[in-house]
Amino acid sequence: MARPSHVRDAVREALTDSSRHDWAIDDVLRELRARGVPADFSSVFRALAYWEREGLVARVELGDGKARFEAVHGHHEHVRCESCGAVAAVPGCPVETARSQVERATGFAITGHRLLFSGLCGDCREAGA
Amino acid sequence: MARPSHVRDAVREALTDSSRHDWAIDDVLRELRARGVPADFSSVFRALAYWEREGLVARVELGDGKARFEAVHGHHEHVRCESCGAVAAVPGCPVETARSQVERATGFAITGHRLLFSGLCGDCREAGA
DNA sequence: CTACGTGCAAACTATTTGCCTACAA
DNA sequence: TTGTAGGCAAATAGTTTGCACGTAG
Repeated sequence: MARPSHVRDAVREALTDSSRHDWAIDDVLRELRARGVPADFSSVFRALAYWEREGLVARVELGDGKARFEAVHGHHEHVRCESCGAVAAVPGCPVETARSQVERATGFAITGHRLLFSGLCGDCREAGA
Repeated sequence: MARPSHVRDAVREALTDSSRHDWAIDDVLRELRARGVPADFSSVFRALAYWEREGLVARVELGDGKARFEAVHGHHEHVRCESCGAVAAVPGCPVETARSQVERATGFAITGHRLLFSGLCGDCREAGA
């Protein structure tokens, strides 16, 4: 059986308690420390890899060269603000319907996709960024 | 005026001559050498950055932690084979129509997107990969 | 003479791994 | 005692930058 694992547990809780979609490893580390759970970067890294394997955490590609994670909640895409970097979820999936068309056009058997919108969030638009 | 720049020129030609959508910096470097144009990694890096700025080369996000590039030809999405890594273009864009819906749902002003399909290419399916 | 392209090597950034210790089963 | 979590530090991987040199304009 698994032994008590405060780092793993705290990592999962941190991600699950929040609706953030762009947890970088550093962010998780800082959050743990804020919660009074001292941990090492590599332990957080391994915990995230662990939960990803377990299917409770998903890797999010933001194209900024950093590994980013979120708690798994169901399929959704992301929007990222070009100005402040805020990330939000896009409910539903505009791509599902395109699948068979893509398969016909390319000859690939499609098994998944990753879609990231970019734009300006409400705040940044008001700020005239 | 610009001075003769054999590296830049060769980089642009290499990308333009091919229909590859997943040129990593190393790949470009090897191609240049194969063409008898000796060059340094950093020069290729700078040449790619240059053409990206000029709008003739686009960065392609494959989520494999490497910077990848292609010649700009017009808007299209990509499919990547999970097995062999082959990358092909998906003509058209299944996402355009989703834009206003996403804006309504998130409050972001959408300015762009990045879509990557994954699946198995014809060859890998036959090979039973 | 001056600006720019290039090579070489070093600096960075972020991730990944090795090894050692401690503790729960 | 045995396996595993976790800390620490070193190794990787890939990109980016600093500097010096040569040459076209």
